[in-house]
Amino acid sequence: MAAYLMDFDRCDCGTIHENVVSEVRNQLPDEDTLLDLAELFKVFGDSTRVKILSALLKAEMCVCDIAVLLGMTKSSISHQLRILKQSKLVKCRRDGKVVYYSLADEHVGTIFDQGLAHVCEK
Amino acid sequence: MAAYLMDFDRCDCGTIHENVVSEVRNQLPDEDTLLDLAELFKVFGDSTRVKILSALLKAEMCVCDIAVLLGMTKSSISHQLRILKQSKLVKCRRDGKVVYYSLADEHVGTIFDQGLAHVCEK
DNA sequence: AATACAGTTGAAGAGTTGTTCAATCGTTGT
DNA sequence: ACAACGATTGAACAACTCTTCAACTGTATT
Repeated sequence: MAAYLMDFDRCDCGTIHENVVSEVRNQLPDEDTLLDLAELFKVFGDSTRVKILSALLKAEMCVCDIAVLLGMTKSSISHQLRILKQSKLVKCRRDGKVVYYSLADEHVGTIFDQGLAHVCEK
Repeated sequence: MAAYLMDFDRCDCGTIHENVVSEVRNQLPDEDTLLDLAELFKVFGDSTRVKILSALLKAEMCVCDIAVLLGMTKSSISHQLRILKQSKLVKCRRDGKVVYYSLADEHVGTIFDQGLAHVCEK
């Protein structure tokens, strides 16, 4: 049983619906998976990175192109690209002095579409 | 044209691939949409909120139940539920002293599934 | 070898965020 | 009216994050 499922120490109340809690407890993904999931969404949860991913959804681009497109410095773009790369959301290839970035995951489009569906409705 | 598309002030380089940049610029969603999208993913980008949403994906629950399930205080859960409610991801109903929370959006499941697909592969 | 340029990196500072704590609200039961 | 309890709220603090700045790497050109 995952650690957080036994951690009642910080809880300041008793269970009202025992059956519901134990039922949900059995169905939940393990904590590591949920932590990874939160980490992934945290990467999506920054406007600069969202813009970068939106751009790469359309075309492969180099750091300078992205910087011009978003009106930001190469440095800040590069920092964000590193984070996106660590999350395996983008990949890069070097051609001479220029480093081209592109999407590394086919799920990005789907996740964005679902997010947009939520944002745009009502 | 959106403001960020004209904001070259902070950019410290010239465009290398003008055609790519202008093409992508035309295809990008407007900035407000992308900001909303980032805000939405920011809500998903916290482990406590991910756990709460995962739980509510399985069953309607009250604040105490969630607090017991996650081993956290009612206060912290309540704070996070407020954020989830502001984002229209959860809704609540009061029955006497107890407030029951449930998912307000059918997209949550899809977004989670896609996120899990990314996290779990490789 | 020297310069130029695309890109990366680390440190620093301002801003943001999540939990804790204490006080309070709202409803129920006595 | 009062106590009990589930839930909410605001302030405060520690932890984290993003951009900036300066220095640096790697590649190509002269």
